[in-house]
Amino acid sequence: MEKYEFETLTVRMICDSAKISVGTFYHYFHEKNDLISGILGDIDEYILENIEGKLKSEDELENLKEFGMVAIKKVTNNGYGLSVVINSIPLPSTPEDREKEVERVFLSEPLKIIKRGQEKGQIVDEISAEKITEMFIIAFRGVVVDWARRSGSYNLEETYEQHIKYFVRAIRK
Amino acid sequence: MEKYEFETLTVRMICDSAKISVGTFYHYFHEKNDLISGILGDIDEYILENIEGKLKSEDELENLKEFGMVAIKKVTNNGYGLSVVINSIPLPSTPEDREKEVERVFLSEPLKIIKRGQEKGQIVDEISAEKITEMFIIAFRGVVVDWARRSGSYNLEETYEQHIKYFVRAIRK
Amino acid sequence: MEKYEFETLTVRMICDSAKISVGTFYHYFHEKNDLISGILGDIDEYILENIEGKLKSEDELENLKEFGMVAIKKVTNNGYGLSVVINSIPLPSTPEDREKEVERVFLSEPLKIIKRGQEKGQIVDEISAEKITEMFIIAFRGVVVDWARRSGSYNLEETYEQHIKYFVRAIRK
Amino acid sequence: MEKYEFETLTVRMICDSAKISVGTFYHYFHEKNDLISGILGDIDEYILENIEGKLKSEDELENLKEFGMVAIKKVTNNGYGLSVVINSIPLPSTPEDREKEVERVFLSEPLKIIKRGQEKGQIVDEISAEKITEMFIIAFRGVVVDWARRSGSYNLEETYEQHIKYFVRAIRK
DNA sequence: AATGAATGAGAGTTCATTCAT
DNA sequence: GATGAATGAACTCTCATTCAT
Repeated sequence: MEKYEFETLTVRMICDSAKISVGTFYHYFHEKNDLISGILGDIDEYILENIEGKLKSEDELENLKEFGMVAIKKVTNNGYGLSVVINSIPLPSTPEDREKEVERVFLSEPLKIIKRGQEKGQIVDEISAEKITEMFIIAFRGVVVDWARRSGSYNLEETYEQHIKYFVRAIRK
Repeated sequence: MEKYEFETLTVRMICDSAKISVGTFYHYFHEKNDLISGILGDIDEYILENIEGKLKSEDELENLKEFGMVAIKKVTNNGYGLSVVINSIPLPSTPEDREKEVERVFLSEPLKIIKRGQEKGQIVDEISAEKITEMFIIAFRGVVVDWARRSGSYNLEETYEQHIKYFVRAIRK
Repeated sequence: MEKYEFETLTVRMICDSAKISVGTFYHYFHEKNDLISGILGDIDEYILENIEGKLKSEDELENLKEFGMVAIKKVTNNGYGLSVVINSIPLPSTPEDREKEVERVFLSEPLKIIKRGQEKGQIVDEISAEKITEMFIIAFRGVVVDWARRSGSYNLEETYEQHIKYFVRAIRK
Repeated sequence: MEKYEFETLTVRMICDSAKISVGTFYHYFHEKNDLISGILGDIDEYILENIEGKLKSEDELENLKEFGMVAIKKVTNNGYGLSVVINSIPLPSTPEDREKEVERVFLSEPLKIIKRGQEKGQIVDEISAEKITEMFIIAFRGVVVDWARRSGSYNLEETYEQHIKYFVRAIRK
């Protein structure tokens, strides 16, 4: 899942790349979209495993930065094929669907960090922690999308590091 | 091109919506992707027309904000069908291709503003104006993509206003 | 649509046989099943055209026989490809769906004949005209299915003539 | 094999229902169609067991009716899954293949009854016993097919009883 | 003997594109 | 210039069949 152009990712491509047959794919995934939940789960798992014991700075903004870098590494490690998948996931547009989304580590974890940051007076609180989290996620995805659409032609980690640096600057109290 | 789901925008849909036949479409556009240059041109034209005489604040960051709001309005006015198209444009990944991209108003205009801002000492200069412009564009697109992927289920202008507000805060000297 | 084995009739087969492309098929039929209504319509039309002025015997059982022979001719003329289609039509199983089915010439016409036959005292009336019609149709289809499943290896008209002869004998008062 | 829709009966379905694995299925049956001979054998066995000592009416038409009812009961008992299988059996279309078919109890038994009926002068003899048997079988299958195609939505035994009643009336001398 | 993961041909369907009218 | 019927490659998904364990 590493070398595809930004465009429609087909089941056949996925299978060729993973060296399995179409039948096998459908043995494990009920339908193409099932890939997504598997991948989202992978990302969450990866994040959980890799932030364990890492986010212990007193400065919550440092922790947020750290969190972002861990997440971006998962994307980098898997080539931009992964980000194609991530970015083809239809996002929830109804309030109920959004509720479920929040359960994901990728969303709940930064929210926790930001809340703590507000409590400690490190992060602006004229705006809710939820809104800030949203902005954080959109910014994260914005960078990933750009990178994927440019066929992974630049260093994602470096670029994201710059973006997150200014993001943190924006919300520091 | 106004009310379609974020997903497949077919030539047939476009033609039906524009009340022309498929044949006519192909008489004017060599292929589907040709639509894009037309649309990009439209956006640039719209921006040029609408910022004329508007960006005269002494604070260049205000001008940048204004520029962003004008651009976002073009997207809003055209429904998310437009953003689908915008976001399906393959971005240049080679240096030469990037050169051409810069010529576009959508890129050259904010770059000018940011440069003036740096000259006036209003914007951070530890990082090049080009890099900041890049971040500005990625942030802009990030919001638009999110909005389109959620099928235009929230108010884009309001949301972008918030994002740009913090973006500006991030790069203010 | 003439030379296929009794087995699944594929869209591709239909198209090859009709010498049109798959795309063309889908230009005219929304989905594969749409073929069916077209074919049912054809049969009805054929029957209507061919019984006009023919069913004027005083003996309604003769008219019923005549009707059956006209219908079977439509099947014969089109080879057993047609009967494959006929027999792959899912039959209505709910009362409401059955209502609609009755509107078809293929069902309404024999019903009329049988009713007249009962009025004239030519046909048994210990059982409703509707039930008799049902038996008539099932018998008709039974013969066609058998013929199709034996790959059209015998003379359908002759065989049906025999069957209808005894059917008529069964319901004669 | 009891509760499936009229349409696709897959090997997987059969195996799940029989609580065996697909592998086991293919250990016993060379291919899916092999199921059929087993089932045909089952039907014959069932008929033989259930008509033993039953067909002793002096009126051979009564015996034919009885035979039909026994056979239809086998179908009813097994739900319409069975009839799907029955009706997907490719019928012999060459004379040699037909020879073999005749050996089956389902064919040979009614033939015997009808022959006796003709000898006793109870059944019409302007037409051969073989032809009458053929009509009997086609009529039997016709009802079963209709029932299966309507997803078993009515009482098969009752309906067949009516059909056989008139069939018998048709061939009575 | 028994399992079920793996296979891949082939099903229905979509859609960018062509071309005779 | 304008039309839309026609094309066919490519898509997602199904399922009879195989085979290592």
